[in-house]
Amino acid sequence: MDETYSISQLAKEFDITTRSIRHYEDFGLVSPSRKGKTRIYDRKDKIRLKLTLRGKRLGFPLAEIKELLDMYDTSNSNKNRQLLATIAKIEQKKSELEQQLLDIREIQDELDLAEVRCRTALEKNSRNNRRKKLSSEK
Amino acid sequence: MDETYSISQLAKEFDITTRSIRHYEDFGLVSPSRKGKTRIYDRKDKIRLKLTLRGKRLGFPLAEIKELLDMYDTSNSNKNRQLLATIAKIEQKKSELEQQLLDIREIQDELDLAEVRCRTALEKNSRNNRRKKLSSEK
DNA sequence: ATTTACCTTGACGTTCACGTAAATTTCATA
DNA sequence: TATGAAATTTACGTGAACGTCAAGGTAAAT
Repeated sequence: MDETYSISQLAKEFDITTRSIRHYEDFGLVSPSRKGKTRIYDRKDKIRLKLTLRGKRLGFPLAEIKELLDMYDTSNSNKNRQLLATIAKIEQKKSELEQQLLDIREIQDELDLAEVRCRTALEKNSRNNRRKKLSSEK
Repeated sequence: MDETYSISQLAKEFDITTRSIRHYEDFGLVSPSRKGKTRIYDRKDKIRLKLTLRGKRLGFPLAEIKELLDMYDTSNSNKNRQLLATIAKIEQKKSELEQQLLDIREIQDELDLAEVRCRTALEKNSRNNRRKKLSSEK
């Protein structure tokens, strides 16, 4: 009794719309089997959906996410030329991710600074307010 | 003689189009001064442009990038309620970035695995090829 | 048998982030 | 001052990623 899911179950679980899931199917990101016309998703589909959303959070277009999924897929029984091309793509993705890592670290640093500035301004304000309050309370 | 730049200089330097830069201006991401009708960009504009592109690489929409820029901006001389709201936003961004970091690490791991699988398949193929070649060379 | 709830396939609409073309205008320089 | 390169505004076009009807099919529950 292998785990299967309806489209709306997955939609709910991942907090996306069924429309999105069908859209991903148009791109070959998931390919559920059918019972009649109704889509039946299994564990593998669910994993691919999870990976799809992960790619999305990083701003990858769906077409690139498909490339990533295909790389990740063991069923990549292709010939040497294909394999070399695939490795090149993987290297490419990896360096893009490296860049994103750097970007994130720098933004984090800046946000940390921004937060400190905010908190400093807050404290200054509340000191001023205490002073004003005291002087008006005489 | 403070450094200034024309729109096309910046476009060339960051490898984007002038159209994009003007588009960013529509969103308040940069706000160059004018000499007549011609835009003049200074060091601050250049920094904001750089930060904009960094945000873009991470898939942030321009509207959110503006929020980030405003947070980063010292000129945020706002009152307590505003400051608290800003800090909340910063915390929000920071946790989004944390999530992105996790996503990136996981994708990197998977790409590493994918690459190993590819290289393994490659080696297997070339062993097969050597074998075939030998047997056909008799 | 009918309601209820979910599923299906079109197909047009929308937002975002620009592209692109057209028709000036501005500006350095010869 | 003329001229050619670069800048301007206006405005319509585009691809991606869905949203949003519309018009029904299917299946279990009442």
